[in-house]
Amino acid sequence: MIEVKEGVTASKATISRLPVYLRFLRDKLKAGDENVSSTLIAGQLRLNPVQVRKDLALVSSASGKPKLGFKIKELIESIESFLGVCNTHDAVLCGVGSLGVTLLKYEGFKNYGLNIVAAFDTNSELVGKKINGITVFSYNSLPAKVKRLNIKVGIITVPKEAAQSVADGMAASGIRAIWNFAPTHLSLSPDIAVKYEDLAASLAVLSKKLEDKLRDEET
Amino acid sequence: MIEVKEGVTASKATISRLPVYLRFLRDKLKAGDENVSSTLIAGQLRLNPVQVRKDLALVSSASGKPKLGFKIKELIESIESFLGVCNTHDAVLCGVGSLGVTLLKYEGFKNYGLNIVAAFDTNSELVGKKINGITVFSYNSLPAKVKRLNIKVGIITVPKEAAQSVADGMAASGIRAIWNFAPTHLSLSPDIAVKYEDLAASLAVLSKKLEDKLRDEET
DNA sequence: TATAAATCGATAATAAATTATCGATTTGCG
DNA sequence: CGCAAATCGATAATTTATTATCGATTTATA
Repeated sequence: MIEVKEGVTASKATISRLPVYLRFLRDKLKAGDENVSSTLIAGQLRLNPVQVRKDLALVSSASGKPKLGFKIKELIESIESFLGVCNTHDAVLCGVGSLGVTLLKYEGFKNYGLNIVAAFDTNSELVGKKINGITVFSYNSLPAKVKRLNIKVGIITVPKEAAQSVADGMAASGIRAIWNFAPTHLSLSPDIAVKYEDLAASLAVLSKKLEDKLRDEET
Repeated sequence: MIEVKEGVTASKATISRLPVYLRFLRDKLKAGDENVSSTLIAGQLRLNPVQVRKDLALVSSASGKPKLGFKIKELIESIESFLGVCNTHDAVLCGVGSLGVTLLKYEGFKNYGLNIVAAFDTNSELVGKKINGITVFSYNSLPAKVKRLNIKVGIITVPKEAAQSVADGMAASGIRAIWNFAPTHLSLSPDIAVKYEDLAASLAVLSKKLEDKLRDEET
């Protein structure tokens, strides 16, 4: 539950649907369309039209016209503004392994307001290298750098054994939001926002869905 | 909503918490503990104790003893059995780029019942290579291989432009569950289970949490 | 210009998920 | 041994999320 304005709140579920709408709308716009209806969005994205309208109404004052739908441009602007794509956050990444490199190379973050400005690793062989224009620094220099640049977002891609200590270090340096890709839980003060990126959990959901499909088939 | 047995269902939310419990319990067991209470789990994982008990009750017949809690071993066995860690699924991965390689190298899947048996790519320079023991085949050979091995799970790590066509190919070859890491939506028959791994959506949730923290601070 | 089809927005109904409450039970300790 | 503390399991209450309904509105078309 996240407060939008005076008592209005957006659920986590809504917020995670917004980037999906955004991507869809950008595609539609690129394809030359100008308008889009909630029915259409819902159909393509396998959602309920009412839900789509509710989500959109929450973040946008753009009103749809019957028979036509919404202006795509207006919706895009509203969602972007809501998601804060404009007010970008700088971030640091810690752990330049396979996954870390993948994230450093991923260009898509910029479209959603994240800008990775530095990477850190304990492996001295990596220090000084540049990946996709982002320099790898010694892990020791993390606190100083984070403080100096006043960075609020940290990405953890170290092995799980090291994750807690990295997280503590980040927190102590002033970081307020952590995106944790290490498969482990972190104990942190409630002041710190944490988002776990848990492949095992996703996989579990997919597996269960699959089991369902296969079971249904038998009957 | 996923059916467990005669009318009993486990929500998606519950299912995605199970791997988290599992990891936590394995850690506790390794640390030498024998029992654990719902209160303890909830405290560490920042959940509600009642919720923990409900989740556990759903997948386990192990009953907890007041003052002591549950036997860790029993819980682990129950969750593993529920998640089907035993009945492993074979899977193929398509798209041996940076992310694809990262996933191929990730050992953790085995702990959750996923076994990647082959990778595919259109880049002929990659074909024939082995990554973490998994051979990369030509994309053209995907249908034949999937059919022959009767594989039901596909992982998509190709660029978004190619994702739909890969998904169609997978579906046509008999794959029933797709784990999509490409940042795009897929149009597929409802027979196919799809799980989107959407970094933008995760990021959106984290960003919003952060905004909240920072805003609260000002007041 | 009248009419039909599509869609909106608002509200109501339903369904699902989370959290609170409470009596019963077990353990550990004085 | 008896009592206090902790925890369970079950049920109830609450909150949250999703879906259905319906009158009003707008556009396209005959």
